[in-house]
Amino acid sequence: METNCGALRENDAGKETSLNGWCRYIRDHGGKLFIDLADRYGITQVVFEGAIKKDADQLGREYVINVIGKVRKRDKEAINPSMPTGMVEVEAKSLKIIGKSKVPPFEIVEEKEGFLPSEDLRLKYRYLDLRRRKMIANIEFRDKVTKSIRKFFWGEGFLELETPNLVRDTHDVSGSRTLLIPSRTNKGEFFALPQSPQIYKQLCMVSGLDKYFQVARVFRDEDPREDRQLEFTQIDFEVSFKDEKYIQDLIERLVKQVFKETLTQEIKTPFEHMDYKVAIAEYGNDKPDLRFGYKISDITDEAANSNYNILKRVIENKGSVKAIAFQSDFSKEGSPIDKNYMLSLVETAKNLGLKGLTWLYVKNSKLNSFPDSISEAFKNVEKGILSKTKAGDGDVIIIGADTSENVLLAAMSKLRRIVGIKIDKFKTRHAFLWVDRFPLYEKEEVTGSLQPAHNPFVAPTEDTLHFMDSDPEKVLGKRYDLVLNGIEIAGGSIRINNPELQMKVLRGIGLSDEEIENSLGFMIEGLSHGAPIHGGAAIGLDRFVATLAGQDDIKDFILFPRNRKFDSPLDNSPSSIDQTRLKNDYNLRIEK
RNA sequence: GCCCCAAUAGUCUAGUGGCCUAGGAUAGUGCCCUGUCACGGCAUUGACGCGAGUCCGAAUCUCGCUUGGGGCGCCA
Repeated sequence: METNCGALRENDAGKETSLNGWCRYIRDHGGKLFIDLADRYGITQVVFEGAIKKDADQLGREYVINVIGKVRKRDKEAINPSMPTGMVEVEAKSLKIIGKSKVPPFEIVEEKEGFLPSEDLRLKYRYLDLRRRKMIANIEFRDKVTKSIRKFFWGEGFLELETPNLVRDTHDVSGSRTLLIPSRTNKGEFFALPQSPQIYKQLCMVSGLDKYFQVARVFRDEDPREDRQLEFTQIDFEVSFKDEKYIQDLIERLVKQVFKETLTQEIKTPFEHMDYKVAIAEYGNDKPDLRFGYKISDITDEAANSNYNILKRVIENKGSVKAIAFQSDFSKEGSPIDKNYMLSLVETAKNLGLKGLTWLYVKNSKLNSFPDSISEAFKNVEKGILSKTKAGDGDVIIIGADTSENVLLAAMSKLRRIVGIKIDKFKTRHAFLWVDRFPLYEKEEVTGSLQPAHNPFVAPTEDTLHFMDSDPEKVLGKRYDLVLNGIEIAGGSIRINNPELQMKVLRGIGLSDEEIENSLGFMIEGLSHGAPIHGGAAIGLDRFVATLAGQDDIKDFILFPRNRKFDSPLDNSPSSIDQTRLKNDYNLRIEK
C-alpha cells in the first residue's frame, strides 16, 4: 500500500506500506534508530532495528528516502498524542535513498522562540523554507481560497478568460510605472507588462463576452514596501448591463462563500457603506479599520484658544489640529498603553511625517500630561476637547498638527490603526466596509493639477455629472472599494461606455487629444463600436488570502517572492545582459 | 529622491571602552547509547561585514563604504 506521511492511523496496523519523504529528525539510539519522515501531508515515525539499522546510519537530514515496511501499533507508553500519526509507526524492511541532501543552510523547523532565519536566506533557499509546516499550510490555504473563488464565478456563469501579458504601454496617460520588455522584431519598440487587465476586460465587454473573470498576474514597477511585490495576483472580473448594486452584491456573496468554505465562518451581509468624504473626515483615509472606533476629531478651534504655543503657531500658518481618544486604562497596571509606549508613539509620529505629537490622559474627567505644563496649557479648552474627542477616564488623547491637511490626516489615520491594533479590543474580527462616492479627480497638492483619483475609466454619477465643466473636483465616480480590517481588498467601478464622455474625462486630467489618441486610441475606438454598460472589480488575492489567514506578510503566501529591493535572492534576477546581444537583438546600448 | 534602524560561527542570539583568549542555543563532525519523538551523554570544529580614525586599549565610540530591514514620496 502506497501512502503519505500524514495518513496512517491505528487501524492501518499490520499493513505493508511504502512511504516516500524527507528525513526531518533522526534519533540514533545505537541499536535502534528513529526517523521522523516528513512530506506535505504530515510526519510519520519510521523505526530501523536489527540488520537494517546499519543502512540507516548513512542517512542525513533532509535526505529523500523510500521506506517499505510494516505499520505497527505503538506500545501504550510510546504513543505520541501530539502527532496525528502518533498511534503508529513504520517498521522499516527496506530502505532506498532517492535523493541525498547537503547539510541545510538553516534548520527546517517552525519558528524557534519567535526567531526565523533572515528573510534573504529564506528567499534564497525558498524551496527549503517551503518545507516548513506553516508555509505548507499557507500555500495550501491560498489554493483553497483560489479554488473557492473560481468555483463561485463558474457557478455564476462567468467565463475564465486570459488577457494578454504583453501590452501597449499606457504610462503617458496613467503616470504610473510599467515594466517594459524590448521587442526584437520591432527594434526600438517596447511592450509593457499589464498593471491590470482593465482595458482588455472592457474590450471583452464590447465584444459581448458579458461575464469575465481571471486570476490575473499583474505588474507594477513602483518602489517597494513591506506588502508590495513587483508582480502580484488579482481576481479580476467584469460584467455587462449591471449596476453597482449588482456588483457589490456579487462580491458580498463571493466573500461569504469564501469565508464559509475556507474558514467555516458565517459573515453578515450586506456590508456597511461609507461615503469617501466621511471616511476621510472621521478616519483620515479611504480605508478605515472599523474593528474599533477611535474617530479623528478636529480640535483646531480649541487649540487656537488654548495656551499651547506649538499648536497655535501651526494654526497661524493655516494648519489644523486633530485629535483621537483611545480607550486604554492608561493609569492601570499592565495596560498596553503606558507612558513608555506613548513616548515611542511620538517617534512613530515623526516617522510618519509629523513634527511631533502631543498626548494627554484623562483622570477624574480632567486632562493630565507629562509634564503638567502641557495639560495646564489646555485648561481653558479642556471641556471642549473632552466633548469633541468623547474621551473618558483612563483614555489617552493624541493630538497632531500640521500645515498640510493631507499629511496630518495620513499620519493620524496610521497612528489610529497602530494604537487600535495594540489595544486589541476588537468589536468584530472581520470588519467589512464599502467605501463609495469617491471623487473622480483629485488635486495634486504641489502643482494643483487634476489627476484621476482611481483610474480614468470610472463613470461619473448622474447627480454630479453636470459639474464636469464648471467644477470637476465635485464630480463623483461610480466607484466602490471593499475594505476589510483597514486593508483594501477589492476595488472597482462602473466604467464609462460612451467614447465622447471618456475623451472628456481624459481631457480633464490635462491630456491633449493627440496624447489620448496615441496611448488609448484603440480603447476609445473600441468604445465607439457598441459598448454596453459595464463594470467590475479586482480583488487583491495576495492580501486577501493573508488577511483571511490572519497574517500580515503577503510574502508568506507567495511561492517565490522578491525581497525589499525587488531582487530575487533565489535566481539573482534581475541580471545584466550581454552588450552584444542587446545591440544585435534590440538595438539597445547600456551606458554605465 | 529622502528619512530611520541594523550587521557577531551554517543558523538564531548575548554583548554599552579593559571583566572577551567573544558567552549561550541549535546545526556540523567523532565516540557511546534498543523507545525516542526538537532523544540523551561525552568530546570537538566554527564568528565580531569591509576600510579608515579616536584611544594606552575597540565587537563596543566616530567617519566612509557595502549589505539587509522599516518608512515617506510614489502606487492612473
